[in-house]
Amino acid sequence: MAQPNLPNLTVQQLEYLVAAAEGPTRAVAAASLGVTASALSQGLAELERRVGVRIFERQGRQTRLRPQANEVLTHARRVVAETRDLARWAGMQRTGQAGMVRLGTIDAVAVNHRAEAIRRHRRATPGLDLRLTVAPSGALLDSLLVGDLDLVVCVEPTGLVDGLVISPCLEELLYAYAPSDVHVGAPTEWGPWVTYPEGSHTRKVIAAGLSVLGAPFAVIAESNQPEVLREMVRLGMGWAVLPAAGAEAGAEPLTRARSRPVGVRRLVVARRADVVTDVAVDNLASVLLRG
Amino acid sequence: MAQPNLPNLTVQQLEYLVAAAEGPTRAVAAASLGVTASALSQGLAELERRVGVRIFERQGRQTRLRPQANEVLTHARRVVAETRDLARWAGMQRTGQAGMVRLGTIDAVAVNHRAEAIRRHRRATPGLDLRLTVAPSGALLDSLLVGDLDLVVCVEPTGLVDGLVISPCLEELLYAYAPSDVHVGAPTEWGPWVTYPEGSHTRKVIAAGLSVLGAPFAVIAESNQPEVLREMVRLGMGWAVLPAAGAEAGAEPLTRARSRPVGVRRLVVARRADVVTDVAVDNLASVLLRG
DNA sequence: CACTATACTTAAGATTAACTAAAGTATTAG
DNA sequence: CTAATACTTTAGTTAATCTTAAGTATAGTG
Repeated sequence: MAQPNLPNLTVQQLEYLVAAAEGPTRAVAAASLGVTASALSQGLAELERRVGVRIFERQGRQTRLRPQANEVLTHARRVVAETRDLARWAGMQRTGQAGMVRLGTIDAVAVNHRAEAIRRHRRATPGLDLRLTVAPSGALLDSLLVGDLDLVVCVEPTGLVDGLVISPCLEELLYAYAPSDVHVGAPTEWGPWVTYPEGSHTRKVIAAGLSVLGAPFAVIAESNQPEVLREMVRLGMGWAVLPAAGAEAGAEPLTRARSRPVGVRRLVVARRADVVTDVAVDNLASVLLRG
Repeated sequence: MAQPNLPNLTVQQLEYLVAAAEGPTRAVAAASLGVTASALSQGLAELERRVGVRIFERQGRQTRLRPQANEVLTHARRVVAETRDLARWAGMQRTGQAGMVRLGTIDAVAVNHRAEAIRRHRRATPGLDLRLTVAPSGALLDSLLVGDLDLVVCVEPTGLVDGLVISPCLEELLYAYAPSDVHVGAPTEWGPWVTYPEGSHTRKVIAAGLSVLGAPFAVIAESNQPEVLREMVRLGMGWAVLPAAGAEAGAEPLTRARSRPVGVRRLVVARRADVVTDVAVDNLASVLLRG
């Protein structure tokens, strides 16, 4: 489309021009750039040739800028400044202080286990655009695979997921909680249950744990939110198996029906395998793994 | 020396990046630049190396821009546009006064309001290479910002556009037109409508005007060309709100459904703010403002 | 009027960058 | 599976840029 061949000016040539305009003599300008006067002279001659307009003129034994040079000089200053900005941005990008990370976690991680770590990391890297999505584990892993998220903390998926790198992060003990007015008998008498919806990773862990204890698993209500499940137990709707952090927080914590846990929920940090290493993501991942 | 040596980017490398971002594939981009795909590939690899940030990634057999590339791409577009300005200035400097102006207008301006003014100006300055692009307002402003156009006459954008200088040019009254066989009742009975596509500046003006009148705005067909909309009304497909100049021209002019206008479309002359003053553009701009 | 320091420029040779053409590597489409 | 597509890599050539060293012109000094 637009074919009027542009002059192939280099940032270096523009730097030469800026330095030559600022220094009292070219020798000084050359020294401040760390090149020889000869290099500066040749570089400026080439710049003038490419722009195609006489920019310099001899006055005595000095070479001075002609009035026409002001347009070129303005252009040079602008491009040099813009390139400096770009270089600074690139430096921050390399060290992970800038950029964007789309983090997804289950609610227990964002609300309890890593809330403080995320807040600290956000304060420590103000240039970082950190976006947090809270959703169930399955949805998070789907988004990660599709590329809508960069980093996920969720319940360990059953079996290997192709294309993901998964690192163990922490383990949550799951306890059974009964409504306050109910007698806790043998596990065979437990229930009915309020729990996570069909398809939830945590529900699989709960079902397996209850099965080992010989407890029936009759589900009468479902929710993805542990706070909602906790309230259902408090209202006497049924029993629940929940991570202690969620069940025993707030003004009226639930009390465990049994001191030993029903199961263990293993939380992991996941990221795409094929993706180019991004320092910002690496940094956040290590913060989340450390706690 | 507080100088963290700047990357020696060349205008050519930045042009490569812009072309690569705009072309569907690198092969196409390379051809549009008149170089081989290999040259483009090597040039972009060198650019990436100098910036020091990964900006490309393979996706299937294509190489795509990573999100990080946007910063670099913005920089590239800006520097390329600035260099184009500089080159044009240099050309005028060399040739004395002749130059090139790339004018963009919406169709009503080129066809009706300023057709004669443009013809006169072309005759008056035979040395001027005046290029006219007719397109919708949004596309014109995009081209202007990118540097593909020097001067634009379009519908006034909503809100300030950064980097542009905008001067009011003229106002067009927009009237409602009904198919000839339709009874014109109260505005609440008007429609359905044929109008400009979603996103069009003019459409926003029309929608606001109809809303004030209490007329429903059910759209059954769209076109960017007022002639096409006029023909649709003539064929009885629906109602339209159009500038009088477009609707009431030709052999069979439409007649207004209501003598008072539905809205006002304000046309403006726009140009980039950062550009070096170009006498040729200045002259044309004042011709267009005067009429 | 030399004599010399200053301020650049030009020349020569080495290094580096950038191009084309051709071969290589995945990936997708039939 | 084969062919086509989309890039990248390699090899070899040409162009640009650097340094050192020599050249030119000017200004100040005795």
